[in-house]
Amino acid sequence: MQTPPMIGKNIQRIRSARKLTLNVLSERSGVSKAMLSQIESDKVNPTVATVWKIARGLNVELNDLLEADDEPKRIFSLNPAAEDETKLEKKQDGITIRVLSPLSMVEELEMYMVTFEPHAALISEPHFPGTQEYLTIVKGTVKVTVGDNTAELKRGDFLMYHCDTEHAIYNESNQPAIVHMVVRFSPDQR
Amino acid sequence: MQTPPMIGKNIQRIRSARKLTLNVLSERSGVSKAMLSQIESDKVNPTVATVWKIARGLNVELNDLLEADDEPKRIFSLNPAAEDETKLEKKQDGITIRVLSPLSMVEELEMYMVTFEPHAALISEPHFPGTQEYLTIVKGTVKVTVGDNTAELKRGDFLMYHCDTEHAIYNESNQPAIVHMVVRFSPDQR
DNA sequence: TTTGTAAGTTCAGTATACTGAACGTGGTTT
DNA sequence: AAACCACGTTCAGTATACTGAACTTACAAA
Repeated sequence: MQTPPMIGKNIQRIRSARKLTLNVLSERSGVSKAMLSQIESDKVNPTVATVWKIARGLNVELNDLLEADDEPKRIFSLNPAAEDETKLEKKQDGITIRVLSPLSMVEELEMYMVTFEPHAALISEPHFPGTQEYLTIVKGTVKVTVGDNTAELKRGDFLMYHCDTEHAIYNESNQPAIVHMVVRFSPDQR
Repeated sequence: MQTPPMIGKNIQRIRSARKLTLNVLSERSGVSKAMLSQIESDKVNPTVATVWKIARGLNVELNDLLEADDEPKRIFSLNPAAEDETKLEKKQDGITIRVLSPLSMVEELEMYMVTFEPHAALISEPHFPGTQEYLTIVKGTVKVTVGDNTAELKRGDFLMYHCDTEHAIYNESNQPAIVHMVVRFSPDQR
């Protein structure tokens, strides 16, 4: 980060998205209404402890208040342009799916970058037997259920599972989440 | 984060790893030596602006000072145990490679989680023609060179490239980096 | 030993983060 | 209209973050 963080704007953006008043946030966070008002309008340099209390009150990570408002994640290729320039993008119900894998490999392997808005979920029907999925959490936290099993994942975690039963990924938090996803089709089943 | 951050310990750890005195860090950051001393021994609640100046002086991200000392990234599997319990781990020259892919797929596809210590590099000879690599940056920043091309990547970025020429991944920063890496061998070449 | 230097700690003053209470401002009810 | 409420802003006091200077402590040179 090259410039000081815009804490005030971040707090105000999240607070108004939740439709919370200064009084309510003050009660939840233990920070006075007066201080919240001054922080939001950049009249003071709050202490880390104060910003941390506000983060707790808003139920977000401290980093979400300090980071610049989320730059979108970037997708690069050093391959010849024609080969994979066309990146599909599908968006619905708070889910954005960007197809990373070149079309040439579409039959054996697929790779996606999936963005989850707060409280969005991606629910999948069973695939062919032998199909596996590999998840890497790039941002935020998600809950994954595969049949009767459940895993809670946070940034940096990795999870693999067979997906021949119904499986789902939930973002139960109030902040966006990003998941890198590899789907491998079993060679002898396709 | 459920507990207030241990800023003092983080600063002292990084400062002593760099063998900087309080005087030097004070000059570089613009924060008084007295304040640095008190922050490191948790006698005060510093403002965000002060911690941000210190982060600049240490040449690290603000978040590196606020986060709890790095929890290792976790690798989960919801598969039957025997199938993929054995995770290889290779460590040398500041590089730790964890093999994610089950051994059953080792011939067509490999998946790794690679941790780079500060200033570590992973340099690879050319693979068979048609081989591709897919990187997702999980933590930190890295520089990737493939032949004459170069890309600067940060957390959340994705990069794909043919790796039939020499290619390398450098962590030029002072903080660790973690990269998720998929290597796909061209079916008609193996 | 004494002297010197380079490191971190403590001191005393000031700037300001933080608070509870008072104030303004717009919308609704009577 | 007046009275009320809900919301954000401003005020005045106090607690404390922050500073430069003084102080310690430890080790090296004489």
